Amino acid sequence: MAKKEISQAVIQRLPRYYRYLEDLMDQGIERISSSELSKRMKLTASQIRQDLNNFGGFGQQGYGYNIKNLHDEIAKILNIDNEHNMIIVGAGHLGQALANYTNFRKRGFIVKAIFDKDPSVVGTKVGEIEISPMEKLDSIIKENNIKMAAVCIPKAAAIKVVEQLIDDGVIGIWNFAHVDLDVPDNIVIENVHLSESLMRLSYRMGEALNDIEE
Amino acid sequence: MAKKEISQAVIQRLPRYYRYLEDLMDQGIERISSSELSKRMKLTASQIRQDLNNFGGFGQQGYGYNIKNLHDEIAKILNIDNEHNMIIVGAGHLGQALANYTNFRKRGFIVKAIFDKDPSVVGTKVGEIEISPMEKLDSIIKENNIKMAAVCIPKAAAIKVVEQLIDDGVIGIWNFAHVDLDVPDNIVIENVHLSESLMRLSYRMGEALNDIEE
DNA sequence: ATAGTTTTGACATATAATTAACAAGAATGT
DNA sequence: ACATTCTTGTTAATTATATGTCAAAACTAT
Repeated sequence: MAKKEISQAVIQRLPRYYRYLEDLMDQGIERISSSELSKRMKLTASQIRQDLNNFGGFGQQGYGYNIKNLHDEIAKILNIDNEHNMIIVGAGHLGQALANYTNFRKRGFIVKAIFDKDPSVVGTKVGEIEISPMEKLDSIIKENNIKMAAVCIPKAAAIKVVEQLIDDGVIGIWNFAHVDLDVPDNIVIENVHLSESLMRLSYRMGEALNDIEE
Repeated sequence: MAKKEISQAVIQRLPRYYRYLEDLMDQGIERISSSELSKRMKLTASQIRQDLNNFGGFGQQGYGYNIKNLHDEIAKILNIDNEHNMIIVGAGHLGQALANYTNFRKRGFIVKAIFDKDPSVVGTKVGEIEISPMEKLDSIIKENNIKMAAVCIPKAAAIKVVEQLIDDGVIGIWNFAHVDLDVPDNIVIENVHLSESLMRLSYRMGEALNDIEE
């Protein structure tokens, strides 16, 4: 079976569908049409139908989509229908923010360990998790079969640490360092470049102000 | 003069160009060709030239681009060639992480105040900044002519607070809450939906594993 | 000075993503 | 039971984005 290539644009939107479906479930709504969903999400109905049809025909003519069903299907597609152990490297404010993010646990992402190189914080606790020294990276990754790591350390350190993570068996990296990591093809990097996000905001604010002046 | 509409794809890439140019400057390199930059950034040279030409002809035939000059031009485009006062709403770990981010200050984003509704943290300090009570939002925004706010509070609270921010004169919102804010056309929202980013990582890790199995 | 090389900016082409259109299937109301 | 209304999944058309090409300009070496 030839697997159809899913476009980046679709992958980008998928988690947002999931979020909206979750909200609809919380509101106790059972079914929704692409047209109604399109109004809420500010997309076209056509785009929603086409996006979902990349993965299968989850809807029914004259009825729409069953919310619970579609929610579960998207969870499977996103690979969040089972639990993932993860680690966080860097126990600064950002690392701690991620560690305390209860929403992640709800989605099945379980933080097994947090690492920091600063001896003065090693041994202290973040929530229920004790901060481990960097020397234990290797053993903890292997013992817990960790495949995913959040990297919240400065860029120079990140480059080296990521090499080690990959050596130890990590295949997915959530990168908060301001650098584009160079990794083998089979390794997945998801970048969160906050300063780039802030610059985009700044750009668009400039545009908005120009529009008013003209 | 008819202003050319800049495509979203270009805006998305602009801060990344800026980051690479900054790195090149730090390395003491003076000039670069689109072809050389394309290798470093893993783009096509054609795309780089076309992107930059949206804003003007910054290069020179036979020479390439002057890094310092291009860096400064992009700073102007991104509206980061001057200082921006901003505030942070929510002094949880994420709010504190942003407040402590020295890189932001380097780019001209100056955190003037941090707000939290929890009376037990109001008055304590984050770095050099004292946490203010939510009641002071209005007065501090107006006194400091604040146009930009980072919102790091839960979604239910975020919806109401953002309304108030806009009333008080904020026009750009850096939104970390898991909700799509409904705002007037002249207000700019930049969303950072971390849990969606994590789900994309999860999806792509699933794909990567499938590829190996096949 | 001159010849050869480099490299841009513009334009033309190709690819990707979004929107529109509609036949066919399923629900609803009478 | 039947007609009407919805609403999907699919295909076609449109729009947006990315890539390829090349003449003209500027640099470099001699």
